[in-house]
Amino acid sequence: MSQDAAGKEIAMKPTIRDVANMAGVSISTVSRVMNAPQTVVESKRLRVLEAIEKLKYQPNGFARGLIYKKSNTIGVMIPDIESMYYAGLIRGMQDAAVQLNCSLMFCNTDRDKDRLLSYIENFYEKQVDGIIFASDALHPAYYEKMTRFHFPFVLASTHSLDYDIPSVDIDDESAAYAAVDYLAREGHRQIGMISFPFGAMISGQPRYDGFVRALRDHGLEACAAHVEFAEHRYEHAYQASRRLLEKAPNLTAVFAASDEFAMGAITAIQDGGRSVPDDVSVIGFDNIRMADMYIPKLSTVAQPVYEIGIRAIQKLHELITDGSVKQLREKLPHKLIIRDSSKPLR
Amino acid sequence: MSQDAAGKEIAMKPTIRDVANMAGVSISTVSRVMNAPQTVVESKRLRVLEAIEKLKYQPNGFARGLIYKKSNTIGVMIPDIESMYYAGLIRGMQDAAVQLNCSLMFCNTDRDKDRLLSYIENFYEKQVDGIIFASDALHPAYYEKMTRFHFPFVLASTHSLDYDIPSVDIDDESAAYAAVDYLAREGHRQIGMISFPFGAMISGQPRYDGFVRALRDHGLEACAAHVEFAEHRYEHAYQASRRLLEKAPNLTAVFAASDEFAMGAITAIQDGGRSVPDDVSVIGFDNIRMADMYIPKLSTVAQPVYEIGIRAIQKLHELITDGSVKQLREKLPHKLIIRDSSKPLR
DNA sequence: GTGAAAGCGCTAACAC
DNA sequence: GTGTTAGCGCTTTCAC
Repeated sequence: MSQDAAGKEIAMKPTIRDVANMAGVSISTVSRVMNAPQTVVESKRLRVLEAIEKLKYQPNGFARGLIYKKSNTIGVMIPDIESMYYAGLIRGMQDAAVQLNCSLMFCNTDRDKDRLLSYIENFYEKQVDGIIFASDALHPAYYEKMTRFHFPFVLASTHSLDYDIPSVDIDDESAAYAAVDYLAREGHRQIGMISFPFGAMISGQPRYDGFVRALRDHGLEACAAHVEFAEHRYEHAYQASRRLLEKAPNLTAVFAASDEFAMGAITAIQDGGRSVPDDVSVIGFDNIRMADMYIPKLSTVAQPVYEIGIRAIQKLHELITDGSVKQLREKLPHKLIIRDSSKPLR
Repeated sequence: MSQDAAGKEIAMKPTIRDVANMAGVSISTVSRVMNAPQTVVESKRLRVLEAIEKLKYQPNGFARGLIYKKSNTIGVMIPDIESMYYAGLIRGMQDAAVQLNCSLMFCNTDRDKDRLLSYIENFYEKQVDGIIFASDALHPAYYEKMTRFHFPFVLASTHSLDYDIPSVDIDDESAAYAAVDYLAREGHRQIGMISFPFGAMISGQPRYDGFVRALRDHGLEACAAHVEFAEHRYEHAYQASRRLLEKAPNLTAVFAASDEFAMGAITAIQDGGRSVPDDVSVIGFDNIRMADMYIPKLSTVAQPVYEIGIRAIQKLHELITDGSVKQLREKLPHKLIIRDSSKPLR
């Protein structure tokens, strides 16, 4: 332990030198017991270990980072931490990170472009080993900055067709198809959709496309016009649903691009004096934890968010260590889950 | 930019030396441009700035950290990232961190003691400047480890009576009192509660105490027995509510220790064939974002989570820079919000 | 006003 | 096997 002139212990972090002094060895020996224990004779090794224990010594990450040029830290960009969708994703990432012995640094971008850009710089200075970019569309400015800094990065729950960036998500088009196909098979002929705006989210267009394809397969092309767009949140979805209901009052089913949208739709439908699922069926998307707690329990297209989180971290790790990934665009399976917010049309 | 023997640019991060070379000055001058610009003559300063721009140079955080012994990073322990309660808290912390120009590193402890303890070591090695400890009870082992590492830390949305640790939260006892007092004033005479277990959450006991005090003030002592305990999640609250309803079938009101518990209670009540709020009123706690999206919209005791997040970070910053805080245990105001899950008893 | 040089805590040659 | 030493990239005296 460092001491001041009077010999009193002062509150300073012990360094490798303190350990070496206490154990009566050189600093390299201390370094060796930490990095290559078998090369040190047992007697000394034990003394060093004891000193480490007594001093509560932990190596300084800065010094190590300077040498290894690695921080064992991954930066994660989250568009909106208050969206329940990301909770599961984060949990998966964290568990994978623990496994790989690295830490995660999160940034809530609030979907703000400048904020995101400035976070990239921050990550750079902090020397993160790589970045996970969750869910939003990959803006060219982001891409440009990431590559300029030579950041390894992967997209989680989104992907890019413009650039060859490793990504992990699901097949949105066929997932949406599954939901709408189910509705049509169960007899619904008047189906509407609350969609993401196409530009902002990469999943906006494909989910709409899946909707339209299912419509077409069932001879329901006319319904393709029954679409309203909402930004990311419940409130927007609620308003969009009111517009949709006004535009197409005979709807018996609504496909929502997210569970939060489904909740907005359900509220709007009930506020309009009709009931879910008796009058109108609603199917959401994502299967957030809340889907099962809502009343009515949400029918939805489940995304394996936890697994997406896991795979995204593993993929980034692969990219960092190998310099490349085996599978560029990875698609995980979705699953249609029917609960209480939808039912067959008699 | 670093170059190899053949003179080709190689993908390596530029260092201060590269900038100095390009600008034709010494590295100290470059350093000065970044840390004390006014001490450098304009002509050189401009050249340096230009080189920095051209090289996309960013100082290495490791090297800086080694010198300043500061990472400008704060570690945050979150018990359960999937609990919606924390989303608002995190958002507040993040916004405050941006303001103070520091980064946040989150750890989802999953309420696992060993995991938390190991994260503390990880934070130590990463040289975080301080730690925010969110919401759980402060276990002696945590306290011991934190102080042993000389970590400045503050408690967010929890507090400790055993130790003098800076904290930011609300007055749970009087917040709970407010909810139950309201219920009693509105004519309810059979009131029950779904409570946290007392040990795990610091807010378990005081919320129950507030419940009992309100009961007493209205001559309803008998209701104090109408309590069931649930762990942290919806499912547990659902089961606890079923037990409660069985034990006290005449209840006309239930006070839940969290909004998620309130949802569990509402589902249980409806599954039992009664309606909320017509037969039974339910008041939750927290005012998570979902409270307003639920059907029925939740009456609840609102916590200023965002502000708690903000203040917690500011307080930790104060502790780090000043070595002490002005106000040890800070209580922010709560607010009773009546929506659609409760109504006066006719 | 500016450059040379020491040193932050650590690892990895390199001697012995 | 173990100690000595040269950096990693940066800031900061200290001369000039």
